[in-house]
Amino acid sequence: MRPCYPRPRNAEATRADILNTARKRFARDGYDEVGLRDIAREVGVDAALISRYFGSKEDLFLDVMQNCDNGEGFMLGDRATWGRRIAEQVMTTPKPESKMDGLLIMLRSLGSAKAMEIIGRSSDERFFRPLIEWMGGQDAEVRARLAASVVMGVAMGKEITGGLPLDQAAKARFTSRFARLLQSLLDDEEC
Amino acid sequence: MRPCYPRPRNAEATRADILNTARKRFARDGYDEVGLRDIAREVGVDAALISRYFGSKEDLFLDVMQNCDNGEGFMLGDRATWGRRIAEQVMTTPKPESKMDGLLIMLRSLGSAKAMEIIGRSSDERFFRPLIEWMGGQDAEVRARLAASVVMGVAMGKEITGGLPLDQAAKARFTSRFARLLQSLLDDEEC
DNA sequence: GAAGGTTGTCAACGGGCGTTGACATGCCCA
DNA sequence: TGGGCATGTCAACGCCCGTTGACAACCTTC
Repeated sequence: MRPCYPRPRNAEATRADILNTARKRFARDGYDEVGLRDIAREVGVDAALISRYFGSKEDLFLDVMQNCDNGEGFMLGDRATWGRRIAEQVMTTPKPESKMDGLLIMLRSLGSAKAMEIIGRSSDERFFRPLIEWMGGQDAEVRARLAASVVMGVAMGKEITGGLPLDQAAKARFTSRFARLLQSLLDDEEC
Repeated sequence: MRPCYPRPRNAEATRADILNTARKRFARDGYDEVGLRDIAREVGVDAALISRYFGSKEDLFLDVMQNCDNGEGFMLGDRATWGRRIAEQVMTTPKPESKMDGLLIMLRSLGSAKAMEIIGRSSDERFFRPLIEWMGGQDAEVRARLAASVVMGVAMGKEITGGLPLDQAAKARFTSRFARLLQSLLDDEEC
């Protein structure tokens, strides 16, 4: 995992390495379950360096949250196929380097009070508000928050059951219905 | 909080006290963030006693999960108003002694690998399977899992944003649409 | 009223955590 | 070539955790 001895002396690159690794680990294991020593080992660096570069673990987490994809990709492409695109993305999310890190980190850090405080702040401005604006129409806020809830819920369900215990065909039907549900939240503005 | 000195010597009652307090704390703070000493202090007992009564923290957690409401209440009452009932219950969930502890514990323990392993096991048999059976009809499993996802998602959304930043009226519309969505998953069996 | 099991407390353990200050090492510039 | 800053390591600190074994207090039973 660490082929290069000694580590090249390049503060900027090292900082970036730490940030990327931290993002990956927070997405995989959640705030509480990842230690600075874990991240440091994976980067190939001493844990003390992280504290020095980022101040504290909380500051590192904040930095990660601000530099990761918070779902901006949700707001690209054809509106007519939006539901299906999102549904498929959520259902397939392979490993935590896809464009869903923000969602995964939230999911797995729900238990940590300190992490939640940070998440609550950054998710609103960087995820909810843009989504609301993008959806538009009547009651955009209600529809957007409900859509976001549905997405998070499905992701969480996968989490809990270990990837949804459904056979191939059922999973396809699940995805379809999931997609239909999202699309109706985008299109159907009434009530 | 602990008015009675010394604690009455009653193993059964003490055990029950520990179990109840643990349930409450796990629901409020999640597996990782609650220490045995926290629970013990609240019960008015020494932490060592918990280890002796339940073996380990994991065993205690398992015991809690098996003795708490995992959403059985979801499957009572008139099917025609099911969506609204659930939606309102989720939206109002006041404090963690309501009948939603199972859900709250799941939510807040998502970050802990050890807790998740236990949750995954017990939630399937005690929540998903009964719900699937109760919903019935075509593709019951797909619809049930999607409904459960939606419920969890909304609960999680409340969690993240600190209780949904919507005004009274918007919250009512959110609840309505949420209810409608659930009801359609119960009634509309196609696809 | 003493014996013995039950119930609970206490102190300590080993280990992991985030963080800190002192120290080593490489690099650049005068 | 040598001083000084940038980069990274190391050892240690204090804290909290779950868990353990020895001990104290109480209750029951003979």
